[in-house]
Amino acid sequence: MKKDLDTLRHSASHVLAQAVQELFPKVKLGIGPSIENGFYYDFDKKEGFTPEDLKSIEAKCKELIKKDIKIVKKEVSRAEAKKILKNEPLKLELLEDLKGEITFYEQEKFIDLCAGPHVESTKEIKAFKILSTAGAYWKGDSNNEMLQRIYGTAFYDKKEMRKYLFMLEEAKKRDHKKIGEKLNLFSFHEEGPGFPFFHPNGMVIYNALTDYWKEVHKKHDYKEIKTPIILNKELWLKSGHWDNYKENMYFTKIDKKDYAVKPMNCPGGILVYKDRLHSYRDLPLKLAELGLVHRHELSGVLNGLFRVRNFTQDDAHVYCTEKQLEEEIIKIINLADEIYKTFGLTYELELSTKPEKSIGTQEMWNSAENSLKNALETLKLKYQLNEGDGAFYGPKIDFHIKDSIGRSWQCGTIQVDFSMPEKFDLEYTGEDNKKHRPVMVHRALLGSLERFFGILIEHYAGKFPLWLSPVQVKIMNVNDEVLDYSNKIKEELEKNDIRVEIDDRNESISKKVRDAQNQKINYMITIGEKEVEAKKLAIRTRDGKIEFGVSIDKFVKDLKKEIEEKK
RNA sequence: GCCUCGGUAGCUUAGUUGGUAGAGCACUACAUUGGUAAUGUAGAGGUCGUGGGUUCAACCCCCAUCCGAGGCUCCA
Repeated sequence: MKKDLDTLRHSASHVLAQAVQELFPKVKLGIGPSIENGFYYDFDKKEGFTPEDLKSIEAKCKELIKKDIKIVKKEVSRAEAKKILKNEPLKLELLEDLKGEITFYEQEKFIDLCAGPHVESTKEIKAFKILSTAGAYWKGDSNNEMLQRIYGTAFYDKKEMRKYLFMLEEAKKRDHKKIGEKLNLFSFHEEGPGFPFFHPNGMVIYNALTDYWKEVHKKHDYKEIKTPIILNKELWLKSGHWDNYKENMYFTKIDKKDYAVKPMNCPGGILVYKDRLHSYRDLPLKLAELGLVHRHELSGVLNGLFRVRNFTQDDAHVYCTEKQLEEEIIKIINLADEIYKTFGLTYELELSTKPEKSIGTQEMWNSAENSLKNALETLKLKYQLNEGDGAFYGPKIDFHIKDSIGRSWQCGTIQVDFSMPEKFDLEYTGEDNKKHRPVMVHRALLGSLERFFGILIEHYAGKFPLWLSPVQVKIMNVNDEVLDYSNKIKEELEKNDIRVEIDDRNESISKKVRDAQNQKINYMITIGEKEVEAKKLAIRTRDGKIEFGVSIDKFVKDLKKEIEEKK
């Protein structure tokens, strides 16, 4: 009988807790659930666990597993439960919130308040490993004390665990921070924590991304705008950011007056809309902006390009009538689909509806939610419904894309907004020659260019498709005799807008190939006497395929096709 | 911001009862002119994250601080 991993891992967390309490009797228990790829247990302990502690804990766990300890369920009264937990203050707190029947699971002297289920015996845990420690707030609230969390994983089968650990190793190899350094794409410096520096190679990719983005948006009838990074206090007061988002904003003074660095693009974009009178004939009006925003994120959350303090959002605001809303949503979803497909990324959709705290009438919400829902249904798309998870100003659709390691990232978002048009008194003149209020849709598809770049690095493991590659072709001369011809080939490729470099170092071909290979360059051209004589090329792909006697014209033609197709 | 761990050359790193640093890659020079993942030799490169303290003496011990990793929380 194959039981599910959640049950096994939950039991593994109990084994961990038993081991910790046997080794550290003073330690109090928090909670210990199973999670996606393993489990954790939170412990109330003043000092953290040292690496040595973890080793002895793991050894203890393995010992307990071998002992074949039966895990027994016990139903008890509330009074009994209190007695059992008299030395476990955190568990008592949990008991307070508990309704209905109270169950414990017992294994030897260890007993834990727990709803279950569990495996019958510790022996069923065939593979067990402690992975890491971390601090974690009690009940996830930063006002509470911090507990020591131990993460681990467990499997029914040793092979399965080996596979999982191998995957973790692979994930580490794809780490965009490491690849970014190796391929000389970007860097971070103490002089500006959380502010990325893009290097020439990184800029090639960044520019290829933005060029593509601009091209595809133009095709979909967006107009591009650019708004200032610094705007005055009054604007941010009006938009509500000054009151609601202050913690994350940077401020400055100009001529003794208060200004803020923009954390979002919308207020600036709205000023562009308001600068002219609009007719219903102008709608839908789609204003796009690759907008550089700054947000002060806590130092502990910064994480390479995934989480930075300044980034460029691929923002756009669609101003339209309520009637046009559904069709506009459909168009945005189609655009998102086109873009994600270009990168070979899959995605899942979530629809979030009216939260408890919200503005706007119920009618508006119903109409907006229906527009989003109808759009999804018209396109026959599967989605997850998150009731009450929308923004206070309107419902939204989120795109969660899957990266190479299976992690899910929220990239695209489509948000309907009733608030801003109201706050900024946006208008258009209708067919009836009366003023009407437009609906505003905020949308970003890549999310942030920086983070999307990071995701792409890991998605491709640094092996970028030709159209994104910083160096598309590396020319390698066998000896100095053929250097002139090699340079001619380089010029020829440059004439055709191919990003090409020549490796004319005094090194062996093997060495040059190895280096180019490590730089993950798409095509390597070796030039020796044979090539000079025949006026042909020897081409090696980064997958190790070699083709001799290729004409330059054919090579250029193939490259151009590959770039054009973005494969 | 909080918890745990870390920071030695551009990169990867060795360095224990405290006696002022060693390697590989990369870089430079010279030799070598070679055919698809590392040719050889030599050279240069370090105020051991930063600032204090203890000590005759600190990469090492103590304090503070900055930065990074993994989490918590947050989020594009």
